[in-house]
Amino acid sequence: MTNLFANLSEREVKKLMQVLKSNTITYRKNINILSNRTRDDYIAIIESGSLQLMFNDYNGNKTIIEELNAGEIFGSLTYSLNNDEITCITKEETQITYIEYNQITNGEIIKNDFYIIFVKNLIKLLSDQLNRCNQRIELLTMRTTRDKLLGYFNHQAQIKGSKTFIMNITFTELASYLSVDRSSMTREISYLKEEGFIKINNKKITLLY
Amino acid sequence: MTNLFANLSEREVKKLMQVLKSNTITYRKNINILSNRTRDDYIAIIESGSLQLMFNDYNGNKTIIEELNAGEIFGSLTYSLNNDEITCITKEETQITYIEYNQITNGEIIKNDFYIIFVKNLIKLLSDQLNRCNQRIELLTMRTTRDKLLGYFNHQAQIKGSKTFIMNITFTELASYLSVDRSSMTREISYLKEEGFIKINNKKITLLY
DNA sequence: TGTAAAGTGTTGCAATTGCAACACTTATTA
DNA sequence: TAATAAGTGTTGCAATTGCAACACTTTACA
Repeated sequence: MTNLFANLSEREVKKLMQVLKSNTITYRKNINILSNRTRDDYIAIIESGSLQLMFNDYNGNKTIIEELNAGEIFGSLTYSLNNDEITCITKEETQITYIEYNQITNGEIIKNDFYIIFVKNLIKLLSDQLNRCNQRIELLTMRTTRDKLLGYFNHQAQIKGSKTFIMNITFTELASYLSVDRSSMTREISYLKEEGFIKINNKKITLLY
Repeated sequence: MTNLFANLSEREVKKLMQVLKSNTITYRKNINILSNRTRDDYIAIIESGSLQLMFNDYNGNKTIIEELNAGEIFGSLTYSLNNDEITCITKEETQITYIEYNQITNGEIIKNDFYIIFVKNLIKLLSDQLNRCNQRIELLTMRTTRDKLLGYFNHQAQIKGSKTFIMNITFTELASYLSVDRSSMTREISYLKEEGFIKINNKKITLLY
């Protein structure tokens, strides 16, 4: 169950979904899920699984814009999907719940006293997503790969509360997240190790500065 | 009056602000407005004026993360401001309304029937901000300055509904938005002109492809 | 209205980076 | 468990980019 339903009982969630006229779909791996929903005004909640939002540029290249995981929301509330340059692919079996945006304020739902909890959860989810986006923008606007790496490591250290922490994504994913070439990133990491800025043991990073 | 109060009468807005215990502050130009509010959980609405959110890196450089204009919101709902590497400076005289996040669902406010309009406006604002962020991420993740420029121009053409449109920011601001060196960007624009991709007359861009 | 500030365009040069092509290790799954 | 896919590390080379230092134009404002 995602954060959208935090502090709600199972019964309340059931009622909510019913009144919101939500529907849940389970997709197999590698399915393009935006195919026929691109122009609807809806909220999609990832109940389980994960997605990749990709941009197809003019010469056929595909760039990963972002990865979406269980608990996150997407849809028109988060991304203008009104062009066919964007595709959204399931990375694994993925369960998604759809809610039409206008249902959020329909006449019946606001009668329920737990409605305010739902709204607060939704605002929190959007807010969290926005925080993540801004955090990423902060890194993406840095000039060099070195700055991006150190920016990322610093932020992780801050979150984990320690100068030693475990990476919870692969280096390949990190390169994609920072939008740099993976091999160049590896090279820069080597330099950082040589120059004594960091120490790396498998997925364990230690900041030495 | 910002979008947060769309579809609300002046009387309702007044009531709302009162119940939300909001307060409005007017700042002069070049004021650091985050100085003593960084750890509060609040929403700030820019009533008028504009701001620059900046990142101060380890060697004292300042990078503009984003510009915030009238009608936009910021604060903990949009950005984790829990480090002192971020500063937020007024670009001109700027009026800001602060609302504590928890007031949004206080006992008194939910009694008002116009409350749901306010909530819907807030969700819309967050959603718009998120759309803008994701749009920018799409551009920032592009590999070359050329791709970023064409990506930006395409998006503008799509918004304006024409292959000819007027830039509503300066080229200097565009370079900052795309996070590339301004002079390098100008060089790339020259190449695009030479190669017949675009035509530029002052602020009027025409896409020739 | 005159002066300062901001924006624009250009170019040489060095540094960074992406790309490509490897070899090798670790996960995944049929 | 064997085979396939995904992830990691390295390196040469070329292309892109940032930086710096200009000159010039436009805008802001005292």
